[in-house]
Amino acid sequence: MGRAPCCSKVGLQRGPWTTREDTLLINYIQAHGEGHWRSLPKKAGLLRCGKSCRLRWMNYLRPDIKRGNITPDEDDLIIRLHSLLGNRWSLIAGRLPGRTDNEIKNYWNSHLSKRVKNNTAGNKSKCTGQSAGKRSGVSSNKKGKRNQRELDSEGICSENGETATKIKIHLPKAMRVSPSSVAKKVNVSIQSMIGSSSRHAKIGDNANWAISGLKVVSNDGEAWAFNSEEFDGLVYDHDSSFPNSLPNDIMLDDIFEEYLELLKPDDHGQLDSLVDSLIA
DNA sequence: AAGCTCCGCAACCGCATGGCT
DNA sequence: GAGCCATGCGGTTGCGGAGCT
Repeated sequence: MGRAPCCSKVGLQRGPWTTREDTLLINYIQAHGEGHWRSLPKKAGLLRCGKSCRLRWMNYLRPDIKRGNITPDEDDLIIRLHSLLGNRWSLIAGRLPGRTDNEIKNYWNSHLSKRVKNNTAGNKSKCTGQSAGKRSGVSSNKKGKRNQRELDSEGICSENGETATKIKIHLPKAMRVSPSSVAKKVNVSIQSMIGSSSRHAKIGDNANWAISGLKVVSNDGEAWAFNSEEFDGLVYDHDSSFPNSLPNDIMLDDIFEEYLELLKPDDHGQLDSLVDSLIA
């Protein structure tokens, strides 16, 4: 049943990585670069599956990873982006320089979800005049493991105490996008565009892409337009080397504003109908 | 001090997707 | 178009440490 494992488990090391394994992986990647994960362990002398190597590198060993506590600004941005994007950890991570999707996911599950939930409960009682009651506790199953699905159906309250329905974006699952695929397919979704902001997106080597409305523009001016007149005001610039190259003067608030821009109330109808038509 | 529970986080797993042949 | 491979994503697991009794 199910799919065969990505790699044979026979003779492979599992569990926590040792410093020796880390060193081998770092040295190999420094010498040969990322990629070819399947063959990498053998070449690097590691008894790990490629997937494990990739994960270790992406989530822990990459030099650009920012270690340490999540700052209040980051914290705030995560909450707000999550309210817009849901559990699209890679998208959220793509907007937090040096942070990984795994880290953000863990942080959300262990810290923010509780806070958001408590705020919701607190504000709800304020909004409706009812006691937070049963909602005040964070539900948790054995060993504190929470069912992810419990965490995703919250409303949020505005500061003035009104209950605001959480902005839901009904988009297809995140997908990788490349210039060629965008060019080839008119059936490109808004999510593809947003997805291209992810550090995981394959934009092409040394290319800077900008999305203006439904228009993809490369450095050299090459562009594909998709009904862009319907999306005036939706401007999204992307630097493929993001997040490393993210200028320091870009405030996290600006990042959030970018997303809000994508969700202007006036555009909702158009967005929804467009997305529906694209998915159909 | 010992045992227990809770929590955080690294790692694993299955599935989705794109690219190539 | 089908089949395979490589990679990416999100959900889940389980270890180890901290805190509590």
